[in-house]
Amino acid sequence: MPLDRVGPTMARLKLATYNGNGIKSRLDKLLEWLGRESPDIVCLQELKAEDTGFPRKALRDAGYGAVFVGQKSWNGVAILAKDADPIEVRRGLPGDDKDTQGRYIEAAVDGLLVACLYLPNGNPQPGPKFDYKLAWFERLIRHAATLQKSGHAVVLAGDYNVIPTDLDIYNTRSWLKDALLQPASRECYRRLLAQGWTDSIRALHPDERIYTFWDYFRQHWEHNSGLRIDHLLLNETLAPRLVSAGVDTWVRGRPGASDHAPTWIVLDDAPRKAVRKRAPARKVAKRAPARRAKA
DNA sequence: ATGACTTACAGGGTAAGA
Repeated sequence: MPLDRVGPTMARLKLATYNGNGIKSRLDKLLEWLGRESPDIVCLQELKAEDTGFPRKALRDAGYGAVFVGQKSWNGVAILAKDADPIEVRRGLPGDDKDTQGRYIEAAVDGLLVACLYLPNGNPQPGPKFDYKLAWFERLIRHAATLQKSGHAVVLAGDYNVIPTDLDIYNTRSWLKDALLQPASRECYRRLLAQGWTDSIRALHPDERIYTFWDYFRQHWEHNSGLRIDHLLLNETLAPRLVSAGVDTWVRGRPGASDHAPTWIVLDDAPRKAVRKRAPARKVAKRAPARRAKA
């Protein structure tokens, strides 16, 4: 029985973030992953497609509703929901009206507030791209503070382009000048967490080397020389529901795969530790019962 | 080591990624 479908009284959600590196050119791999892993909610980054090029119908045929921010050639983010239509509540990060890059979208799905983000890479540094990264990060920190306090169950999921600590990289030697592990980048991430966000993977696997990205160079995938840069952050309302977290590394091993792998969490329907009355039954009209065969 | 790989856009070679 699938982990995320253990019965009506223990309904669970699997939520994933995946930088697919081009949704048009790798649609077959996205659909294969959706079919095999059946995530309930998916945050996608680097669509590299305009709105008109977004494969809405193919995803619909696979059972997923979607909201997205397209952009020609680069960036682009989307939120998918199985057997449901995400309700978009925000597109674009507040704080700079002149920023037109497609890097942020927010939607309500399954009782969660889901923020999907694609933080700027920032290379080369120093330089204007790194300045943009840090400025974007500051806007995220400001906005995240309001989300943290909102009382909603919130997840901030996406490609953060930050290696939080040296445990999150195979070896720092050839990355010391890279924007992904600059002290300024890491300090922003630390300040974000300090608002009370839980880094899901690290909370459940405090000492393990877990990677979500392996670059195309020098056989880094073959040698498992990876980075952990895709993160799922839970606010204090949602964190008690965290059950498990991991990375679907098999996707990275596919021929022609994205350089990232889908990174996921499973959330319980009700808080695991908190002593409180059961939440009222969820409205599950559109949610089909377990129906897939294990791939 | 302005590197290596890979994509989008275009229809060659540049920009961008991380």
